[in-house]
Amino acid sequence: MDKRNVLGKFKFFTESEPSFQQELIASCSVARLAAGTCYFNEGDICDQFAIVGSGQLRVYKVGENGREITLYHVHAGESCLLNMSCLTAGTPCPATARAETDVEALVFQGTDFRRWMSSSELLRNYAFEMVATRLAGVMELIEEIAFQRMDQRLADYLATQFAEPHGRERSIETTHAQIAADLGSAREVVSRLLKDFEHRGAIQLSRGRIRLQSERVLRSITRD
Amino acid sequence: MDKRNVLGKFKFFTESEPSFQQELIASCSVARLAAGTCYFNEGDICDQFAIVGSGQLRVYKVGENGREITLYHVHAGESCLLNMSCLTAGTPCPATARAETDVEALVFQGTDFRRWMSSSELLRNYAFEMVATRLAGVMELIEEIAFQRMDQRLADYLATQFAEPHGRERSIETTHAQIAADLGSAREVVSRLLKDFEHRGAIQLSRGRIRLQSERVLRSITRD
DNA sequence: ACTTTTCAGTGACTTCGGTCACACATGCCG
DNA sequence: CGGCATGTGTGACCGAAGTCACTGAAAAGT
Repeated sequence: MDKRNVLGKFKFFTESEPSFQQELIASCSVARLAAGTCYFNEGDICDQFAIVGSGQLRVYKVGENGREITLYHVHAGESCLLNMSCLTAGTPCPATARAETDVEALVFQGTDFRRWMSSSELLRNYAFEMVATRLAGVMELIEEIAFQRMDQRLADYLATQFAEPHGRERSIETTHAQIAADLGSAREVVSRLLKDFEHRGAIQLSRGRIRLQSERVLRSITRD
Repeated sequence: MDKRNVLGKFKFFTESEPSFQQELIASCSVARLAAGTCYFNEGDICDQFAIVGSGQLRVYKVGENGREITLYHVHAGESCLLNMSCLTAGTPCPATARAETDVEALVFQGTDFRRWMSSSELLRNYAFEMVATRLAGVMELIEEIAFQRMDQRLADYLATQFAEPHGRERSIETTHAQIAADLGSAREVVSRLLKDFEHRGAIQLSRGRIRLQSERVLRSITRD
């Protein structure tokens, strides 16, 4: 993997002085995480900052009962809000991050990152933009879990998944248990609702995959 | 209200060069918000940054049904995460903020604030620390609403309130409806649970006020 | 071709919590 | 004093969604 390819996805790199670009390239190292590996645990103190080159991370909370809820995903070309926040403030991470697929990432040392945050306006802007974007997502999430019913949330979830690039095929590969963990619910609940959606003709189910049948019907569930 | 008194509560001010202190003082204006006044609405674009000198703001989300849930409060000597984030990134606010009591605040122009974020390491550190703290709170909130029962959440809520300085009297002044809005629940639910707590001897209820009877009993509810 | 995992489907049951519809109680204010 | 607004107490009810306990299917491993 070429470092430049990865960094090239970030404005704070592409628009920087060549000298700073050199420094960035020289200071980072390539890390590989196998699917399922933990990137950081709740309570950890981070001393590295990572940007994802390929694959994706899932950042989530675990309840005592063992149920999980996904806060957000970090895709290729993105970085993690909590990672950044904990690193700059030196506070423990309030959640857990784990590789969902095999992940390649570029890793910077905390001291470097903090120094650059002082020196590079571009990096700062990137950071603040990221904070704002993720934050909005997290606020949205709160509203959803506080006020929306599972069927709506599930329908929204599916709509989002189908809209994503890899979902172009109008079909997504995941298990009901996965979805339940994303939504913070139980597998059986998700299974039941999905079956219901299928009966209504919105989707078509098979083991490990959900195919979109009718976007119209799915959307009609979203705003019942 | 003396600007210096308010700014004196912030490290980014007290530890700054006198010249920067002068600039801060000169550039801010004093704003007063009557209780109930809106500071910003969901969707607004902020172009000011405020720090609270006295009173408190409540930042919350509203669901379509009209129910509300509090994300966090901004007390005297604090500032608002969303305000800062939207301002620096220029994104619309993902929630609403309203004065709970009469509020006095110092207000800075967005352009000034952004400039200082570049020039002052201290201000940046303050900002990042604030992000980290609030973020941890918000993540905590997500875990709570996703996985905890109302009785636990309510008990936690009370415990926190009683622990606060003005709660030293072991008594808090608020209505059941207020609490319901904080927790994102319905008034009747809160009333029922409170009555139950009273029967168990944890608290004592009267109109507009809740007195702490036994911290031990209250804590025992927290970890049932 | 087997066994073993991993997924999915489903009925029965329970419970939390939201909603409705009230009855009071408290206190302020004209 | 007699309202009127605001807060509280409660019973009845209902539905969403979590849990338990299974049965089968589909893959994967050997």
